[in-house]
Amino acid sequence: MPELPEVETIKRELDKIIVGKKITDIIVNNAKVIREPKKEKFIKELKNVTIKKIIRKGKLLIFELSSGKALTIHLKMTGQLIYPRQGGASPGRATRVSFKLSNGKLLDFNDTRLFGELRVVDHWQNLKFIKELGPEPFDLIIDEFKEILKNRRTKVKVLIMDQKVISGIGNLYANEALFRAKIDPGRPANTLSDKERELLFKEIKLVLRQAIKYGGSSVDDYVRVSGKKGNYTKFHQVYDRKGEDCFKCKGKIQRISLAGRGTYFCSKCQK
DNA sequence: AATGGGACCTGCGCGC
DNA sequence: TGCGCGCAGGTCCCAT
Repeated sequence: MPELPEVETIKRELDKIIVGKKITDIIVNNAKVIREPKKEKFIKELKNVTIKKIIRKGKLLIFELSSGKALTIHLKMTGQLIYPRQGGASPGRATRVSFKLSNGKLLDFNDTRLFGELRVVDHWQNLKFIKELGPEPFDLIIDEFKEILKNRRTKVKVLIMDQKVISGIGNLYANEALFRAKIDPGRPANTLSDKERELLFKEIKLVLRQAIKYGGSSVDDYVRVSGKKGNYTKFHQVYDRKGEDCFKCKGKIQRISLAGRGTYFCSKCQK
C-alpha cells in the first residue's frame, strides 16, 4: 500500500531517470485505470510530449508535461511504476498502461486490482482530490498539528489517516507512529495531552522520514521503480504482527478494526 | 460531526 | 488436492 514514503521513493527515482524524456507511444492493455479523458484522447494528449517535472502531493504523483497539461497517477493499493522493462520482455499480467519513451525504453504502470487512477488534466491544481488535500506533515508546525487534533472527537488513528486533514499517512504508518508515540489508536483525538500530541507529531515525521530513507515498505505489491523492494519492512513494530510478541514489553500485538481498517497495537505499551 | 457500511477489484491464505 | 470464503486497504459515496 503505497503511502507517502513509497510514493516519495518512486518520485525520487523517476526524477533521475524519466524527467526530460519524451513519451513517444502509449500502449493501453486495460483502459479501466484511465479515469479521464477517454482512452483515445488520453493517448493523443500524451503522445510526443516531454515530462518536465514530477511532483508528489500526498500519495498522488503529478507529471508536468511540455504541453502545459499534467499526467496524474494514483497508485492506490497495488499500483506500480516500473522502468525500464527488460529488453524484449512481454508485459506482465498486471501491466495496464505502458509509456514508450524517446530512448525506446518502456515505463510500465502495473496494477493488479485496477484501483489505480491515471488522468490527463489541464490544471492538476483544480482536481477535487488536490483542492481538498490537507497539509503535508513536513509542512506543518507543531501548533498547527495540535490545532488539528484539538476539537475532534474522531479516533486519533482515523483522523491522521484522513487525507483532508493531513496528507500522506496511510494505514501502515498510522499504526507504526501511534505505537512509537505510545498512544492507543482508538483514543478520541481531543483527549490527547499536550505532551502526547507533541510526541505523536514527532513520531509521524520520524517514521515517515526513516521509511523514505529505506525506500519504503514492501508489503503487498509495492516495489521501487527498479523493481527492488523497499527495506523499511524490517523496522515495523506492529503492522501485520497480530498475535506476535511486542518488541518492547513482550505482550501480544492485537488487531482490531477501526473505520474498517486493520489496526495493530500493543495494549500494554499504548494507552 | 462522527460512524458504519458498501463500492471498486484481484489474489492470497485459510478451513474444510 | 480443490473449492469457497474472508480479507487486504486508498478513496469515494451514501445512510444514519
